[in-house]
Amino acid sequence: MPELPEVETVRRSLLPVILHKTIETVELRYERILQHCSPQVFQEKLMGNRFLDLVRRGKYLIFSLEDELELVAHLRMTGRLIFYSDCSIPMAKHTSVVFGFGSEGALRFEDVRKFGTLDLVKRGEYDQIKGLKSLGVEPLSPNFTQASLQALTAKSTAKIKALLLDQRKIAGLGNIYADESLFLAGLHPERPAGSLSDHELSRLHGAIVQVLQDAIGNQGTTLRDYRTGYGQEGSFQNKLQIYGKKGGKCPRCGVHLEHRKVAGRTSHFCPSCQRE
DNA sequence: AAAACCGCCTGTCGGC
DNA sequence: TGCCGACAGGCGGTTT
Repeated sequence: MPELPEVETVRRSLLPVILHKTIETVELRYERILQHCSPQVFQEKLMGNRFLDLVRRGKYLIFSLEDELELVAHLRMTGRLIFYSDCSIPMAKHTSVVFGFGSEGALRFEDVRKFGTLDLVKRGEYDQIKGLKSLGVEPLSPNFTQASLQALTAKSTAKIKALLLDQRKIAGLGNIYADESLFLAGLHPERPAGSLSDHELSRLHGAIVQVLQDAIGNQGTTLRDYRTGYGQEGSFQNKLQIYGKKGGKCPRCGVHLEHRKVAGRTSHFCPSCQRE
């Protein structure tokens, strides 16, 4: 579910309400959410600990704790991290973990499909978290430029959609924002990455930045499961141009949209505005 | 290097 | 109405 804009929205919404709060209780309701840590160690090290900061890398959320520990979360498809100021609110059916702050509320990890993950590591020690360790450039950082995109695509024979989804290249794009970026840039998802001209790379770079910023400004895209850290829906689903518009018409030229599997994912595009 | 599978889970939707 | 397969914001591992 959540891609960069959703994860960033969760980060911004959670940070002010969890900062400096002390974890008094850890209720582990789905043990397999832990990747490289035993339930015993997880509970022992977190109880009595405090949240000192919350940062994002790609689609990962990293909570800084005391004792130089970090809690690394990934929401995968249907994970939610929601702060409840009122602990008497009934538990959602698929609640994996509850971090209780006594009378100060609780942070709950809810996840219908249970693909979401948690890791507890020493600060910066990500050797076991391969996806985090090998993340590519942050697309909203100054490091992401037309030149850096050129360096990633040059000599690549991969389809551009597959490259955009590769977290080792660019961190944070998923199926929605890859399709939206390619539409905005007027590029077919199956174009070989290395075939893009300077002008096309410029358009793609601008499109990625614009789409991600616009989506963050709208608190992300709620198709079904995604919620902010306050449990609210985003609104960017109302601004999607192409994703999920099967059977619809191109908002730019009016022709019927097409969709096909690219890199194993359903991809939406306009056959007129995005030529092969 | 790249692409195609499978598995992990649960819920929803469309077709028959 | 009911059943059954396809599919869904992701990603790691294995095979081709």
